[in-house]
Amino acid sequence: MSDVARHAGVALGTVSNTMNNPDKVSEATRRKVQAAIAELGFIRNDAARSLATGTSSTIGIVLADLSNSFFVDIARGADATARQHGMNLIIANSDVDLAKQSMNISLFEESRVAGVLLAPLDTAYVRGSATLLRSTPLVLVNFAAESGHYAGVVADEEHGGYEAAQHLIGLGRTRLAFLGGPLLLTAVAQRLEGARAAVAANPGVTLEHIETRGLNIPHGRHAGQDILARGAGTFDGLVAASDLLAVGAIQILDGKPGFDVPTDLAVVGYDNNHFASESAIPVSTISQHGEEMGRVAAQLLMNEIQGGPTTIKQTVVIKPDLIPRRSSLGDAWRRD
Amino acid sequence: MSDVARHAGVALGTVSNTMNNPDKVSEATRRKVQAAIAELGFIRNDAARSLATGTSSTIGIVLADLSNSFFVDIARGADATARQHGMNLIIANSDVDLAKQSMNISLFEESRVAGVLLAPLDTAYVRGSATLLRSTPLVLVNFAAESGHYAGVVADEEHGGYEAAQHLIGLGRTRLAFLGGPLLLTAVAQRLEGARAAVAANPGVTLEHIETRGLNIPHGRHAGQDILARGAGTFDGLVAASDLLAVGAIQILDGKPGFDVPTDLAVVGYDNNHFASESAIPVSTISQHGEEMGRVAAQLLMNEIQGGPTTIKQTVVIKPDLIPRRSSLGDAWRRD
DNA sequence: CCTCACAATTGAAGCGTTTCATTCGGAAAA
DNA sequence: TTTTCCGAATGAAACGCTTCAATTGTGAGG
Repeated sequence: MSDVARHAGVALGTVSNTMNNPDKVSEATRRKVQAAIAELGFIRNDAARSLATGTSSTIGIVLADLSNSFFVDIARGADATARQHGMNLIIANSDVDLAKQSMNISLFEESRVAGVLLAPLDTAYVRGSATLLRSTPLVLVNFAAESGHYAGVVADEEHGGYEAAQHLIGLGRTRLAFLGGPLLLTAVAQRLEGARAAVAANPGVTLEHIETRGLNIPHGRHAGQDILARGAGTFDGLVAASDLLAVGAIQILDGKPGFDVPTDLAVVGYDNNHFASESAIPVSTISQHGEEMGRVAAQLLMNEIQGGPTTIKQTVVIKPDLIPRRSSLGDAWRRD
Repeated sequence: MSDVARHAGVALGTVSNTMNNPDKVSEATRRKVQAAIAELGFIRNDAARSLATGTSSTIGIVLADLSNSFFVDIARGADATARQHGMNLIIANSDVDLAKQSMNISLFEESRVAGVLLAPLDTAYVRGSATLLRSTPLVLVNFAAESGHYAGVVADEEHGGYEAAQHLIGLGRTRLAFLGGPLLLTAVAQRLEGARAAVAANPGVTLEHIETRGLNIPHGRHAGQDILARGAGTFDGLVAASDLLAVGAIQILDGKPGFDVPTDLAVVGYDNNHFASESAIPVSTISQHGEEMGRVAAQLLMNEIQGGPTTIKQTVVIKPDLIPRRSSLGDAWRRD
């Protein structure tokens, strides 16, 4: 920077001012300095900058799993509001690995980002440690902190489960199955709870829980085999705890006599993963609005960055919505 | 850090040494210092650190489109080798926006990352500016630099197109269509070229190019309508320039009389996007090995970081592979 | 008992910014 | 002419670390 100063014939502080407080510098000087900057190809050293100011205009987001489009949506939303506030977002992927998650968090902490967004694994990590970060503001996404330690944004899983079941019931289905597990995943348990609530509110409708060992396609196929073995007509509606489960089950069941989707068996998934609308039978699903969750989370983080540690740590709950598609509506469904 | 030093009863430099050159510090002192660090919850300030050293142990990757799983794979691979070298990877998403891409690059440059990986948009950006970065090492992924300005990793698109067509020909298909466009996307043009080469090598096989205006599902559906209009039997094999195109076309065509996939029409996509194996008719595809490309790119970057600017700027070409699935093999295909 | 060599430790200089008390210079007021 | 004022420009101090020349302490060798 002193090169620039010399080249423009001004003092060090003046160069700094033309970059950070342009109104404190006269028109003529500003131009000289900018010319010098351009000519020398000067690039400000962010390390020195944030060392001097003690702040940073970068926020970091730690994502549990980049290959899940839900998390990508969150990152997108966060990126949008961060940019609106003149801040930049950098992403770190934990790849469903607790150790990597910790590393990523300390990495951000060491690099003194202005704040951290954390979309964690559904495990004991957050629960366990009351304080993750000493002084860097932290907002949780898709995971509620205990007792207001951190601000956060969560989806109303129970409402989502309710909506899914209610949708099928509204279509006249009465023999429902809920596909999902393991139940120690709180999200799955809550979705099941919601589905049960919907069934309880509608006499004559039954719900059976078919527990799976995970939420991926193979688990869905496995469950599909079970349902197949139970015989045609056992169920006429299927609430899956993830789109992957739904797709797996559909792959096994659809086409088998008595298991046409959706004529014999209407299916609703969960998550609105990108491929849910792209599969050959587009899957009805519950959308978690990842982008909005990201946006809100980033906004909460901004508040905390500007407001200091006294800011109240609120948890925003976002209601998911049903997106009906062919797997439940059949030919009545029209693509937008 | 001086707090730590005082607390441990040692000098500033000693604290620094126990963190960076533990072998220069006696066992006893090291333990004292580490105790102090733990007790005070000290976190080293990376800004000061990299200001003092002039280096950084972080590399950045700028991705054209996070919602494309190919780019996510690249990030994964890069992350893996970066970690092996004790460096950390942070991701920035350009979201198919040239302005954001430039911002992200300068952001990394200002923060003095050790190096940058760039998986750019297929546009004039890289072509246009001979020098993107003044002094930060830069390696391109999925895009070749002109005349050795930058090291890079690219996929052999032509080979991929060849393999796709050859696969169909090997299955006895003779009336092929190539779905894809616009042709100003160099990747699409090269894939078409490869497919043509395969056809040329097999007398009696024909190939028609059906140009699309993009590579997404709706474009695939649109093309599917065209093919439908051409009548059953016009084509018996379809090479799509992307999995999305393939899926879109399949959604329109499969089930229509004379258009059963793969009996009447065998389909091969391109990219091995995650959903390609997850759709109801798993799509045969050409895999670009994104993870490997990311790994190799990161390795090239490491070489350049350690070797200085004199390192030769090689471009590594990675051959894509065919992954046959049901959309071409039919019932002969067995899931792994 | 004195030297020497060597490992452990020290502390000041320096990295490239921002910040802020000071200084400068010229126009308006007296 | 002298004084006052005020925007513009200055430059030294500080940010928290690494580095390295210098210092201290210790045991071996003479």
